[in-house]
Amino acid sequence: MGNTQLPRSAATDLEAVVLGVVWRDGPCTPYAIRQHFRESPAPRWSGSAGAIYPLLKRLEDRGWVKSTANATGRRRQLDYSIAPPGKTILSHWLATPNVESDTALLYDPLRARLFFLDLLPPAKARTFVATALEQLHTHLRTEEAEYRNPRDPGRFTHLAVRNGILLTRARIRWLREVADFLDA
Amino acid sequence: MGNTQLPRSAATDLEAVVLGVVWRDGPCTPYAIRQHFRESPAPRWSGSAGAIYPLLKRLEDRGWVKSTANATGRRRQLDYSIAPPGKTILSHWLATPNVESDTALLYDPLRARLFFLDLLPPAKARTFVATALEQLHTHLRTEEAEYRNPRDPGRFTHLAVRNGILLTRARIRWLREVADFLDA
DNA sequence: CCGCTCATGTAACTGGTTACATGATTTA
DNA sequence: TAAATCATGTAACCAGTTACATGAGCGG
Repeated sequence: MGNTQLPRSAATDLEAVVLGVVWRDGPCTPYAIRQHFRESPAPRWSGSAGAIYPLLKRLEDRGWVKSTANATGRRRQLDYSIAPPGKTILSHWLATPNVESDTALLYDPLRARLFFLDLLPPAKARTFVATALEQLHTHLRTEEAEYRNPRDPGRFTHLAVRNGILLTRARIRWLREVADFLDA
Repeated sequence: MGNTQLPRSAATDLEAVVLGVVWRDGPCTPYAIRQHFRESPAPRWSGSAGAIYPLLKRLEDRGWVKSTANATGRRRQLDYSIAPPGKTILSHWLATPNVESDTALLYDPLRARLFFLDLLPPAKARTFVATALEQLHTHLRTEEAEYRNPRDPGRFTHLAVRNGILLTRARIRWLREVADFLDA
């Protein structure tokens, strides 16, 4: 009986990504992990304290990470590092993109809006598209700069940035088609 | 005092999309709206009953939609249609993609996995990429078929499908670069 | 020593989900 | 008439969020 922690064998996406960061960046504090999400250009997770701190405790309860005290001053501080079972879990998460949802169509909020564009007067619809195009161009410039001059020296960083560039270009090209359609 | 419904002036994305469907597809039942999400290729929302039914009540409480009884048999049934304030809200939601999150970098679960690909033995990493590529190609074929022969006759349907095609092509191109990198 | 940022942590809320319960309608 | 499906609805849960509380360290 009792509410003993069941040995979960799968992780949510956020759990897996945190596990991956702990694995890659060696022993690190929760705060450093939060920074990872804060600096990320994709707003999928905010890295809020309310998510990260309890999550790390959960991972430790499951034996996927271990914590070591690291008091460089008077401040309490924990360094988390990955434990062998954590590596197994992470590998498993990595090697199973077979679940359809990973390759399913990405959610594009601009596409979600498109369906109802008829509700707007034509001029406003065009403004909508023009504004979005402008913002996407700004993002693209940022990403291209990051590609030429990457901050993070990770082995896959440039490919990750490349993903952003290609996706953004696709959206720009699409929005141009939308603009052409509205003009016709 | 009391818990009078505050007249909200903004909608969540799901609320807005439901509102849009009600606007576009005329008076319709909650079930029809759920079908809309079930048939959608993007898994952003499941259209679960627990989401849709309470949501529609909420929208009616706010005066954005109105319901009319539509008993074609013994079964209780409500048809929802959009109310003038709902149109206003929907227009407002449409015309403000200025919020950065709409043009922010899309979340790609494949990119999220990429960062930790070093954890896998090279052969497994290649399998990962190959499997994902295969699935994306399947999706692309489906989308291209839908583009040539659309089921939904909406004015923007083909552009929506086009969005999916361009995004999927971008991901395929990217995964090919990943494969090349792994082979090098 | 005052105020700002760093860092850890918790409480309350939110926007969904899955699973279930119920009954009407259709089909074999 | 039994089984399957259509359709409505609720309850319990869940993975996040925002907002807040606390205190260390550090610069003026």
